[in-house]
Parts: sequence; structure tokens; C-alpha cells
Amino acid sequence: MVPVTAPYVAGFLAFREVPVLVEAVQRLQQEEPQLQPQVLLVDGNGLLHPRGFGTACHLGVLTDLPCIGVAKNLLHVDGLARDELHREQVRSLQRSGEAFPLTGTSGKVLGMVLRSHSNSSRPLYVSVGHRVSLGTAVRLVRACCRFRIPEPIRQADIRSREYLRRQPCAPVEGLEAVPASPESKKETELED
DNA sequence: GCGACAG
DNA sequence: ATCTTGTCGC
Repeated sequence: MVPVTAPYVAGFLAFREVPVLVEAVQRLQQEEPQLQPQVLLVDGNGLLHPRGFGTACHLGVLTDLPCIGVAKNLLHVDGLARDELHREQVRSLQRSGEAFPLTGTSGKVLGMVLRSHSNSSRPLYVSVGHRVSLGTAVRLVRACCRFRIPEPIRQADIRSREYLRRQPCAPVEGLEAVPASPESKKETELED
């Protein structure tokens, strides 16, 4: 079990999850040196990010391993949004493996929208993380998809939940739960 | 002006 | 992300 304190804020996911991911990579290198990953699929974005540096970039720099950002939803950045035009483009993806580039208002290609599986109309948002091209990233992600979610990410998800299911969170030292009361709520409303 | 916006 | 009831299809 690993305590995580930073809250989730869109655009700042790395500050919440990267420390734990780096720790996991280091443990793997130390405890299983014969299992050295050549690339990491990251549950989140890479260049497709408000500051062009999402979790996949962050983790890549800190581990010096090639990283690919794989998001299940579009993060609104550089004019990109889930508007009708975008939905129409997603609908145009018919067969598995079909994709189209995500070009922001700046004109830069920030990632690719990929239909990863024939049975799912919901696409994946693939972007460069570290030391890998966008083309290679899309090819690798597609090759890993037995279902919509790439198997490495899917298995990490399934197994971590399974672990948490039987190892309930232990209370964190020095962190006291504060129930929401009318009084405490009043203190957060700093007006005037 | 407010809300939308990876997990 | 999480919770939750039912439904559809192979």
C-alpha cells in the first residue's frame, strides 16, 4: 500500500501519481533486474497537456524510459474539446486501428485519436511521452489491445483493484479525518 | 462571468 | 475516479 496525498486536479495528475510510479519502476529495477521494460504505457497524457508535459513525459524524464501517454478521455487543451466536430470525427472511425490526428489551434499535432477495438466506439487518446515517436506510440498501443484498453494498463488496473479489495487502506499517521460540519464549511467560505 | 478538462 | 441497476450481444 502506498499513501497518496496530492488531490486530483485536471492538468496536474503527474503531481499525484508520478512519485508512486517512479517508486514502482525503481523497485522493479532493483528486485527484478532481469525484467527491464523497454517502454511504459502510461494511464494519462504525454504532450497532450496544458503545458505540453503530462504524466507520461514526467515519468519518462525521471526514469529515462520511453513512455507513451494513453488517455481514455480528451483533456481540453489548445482549443481541443469534445464538441460536435470532434464527436463526428470519432464517429468516422469505423475499423479497429483507424485514427486521426489531434491538431490544436496552435497547429501542432498533440496526439492521435485511435479506435483501439472493433467493438468499442470510444477511442483512446495517444500522445508522445518520452523517447518515442507518435507513429510508433500508436502502433504499439494498437498492438497491445486485446480489448479497448491496452492490456498492460488494463491488467495494472484489474490487479491493483484486486489487491485493494483484500488489503483495505490503513489509517495514515498524522492525518485526522475532519467531518464536514456547518461550522467547518463556514470557514471555507472566505467572503470579504 | 461560469463551466468545461487525463485519473 | 467511484457507485449502481439493468440490458444487450456473442
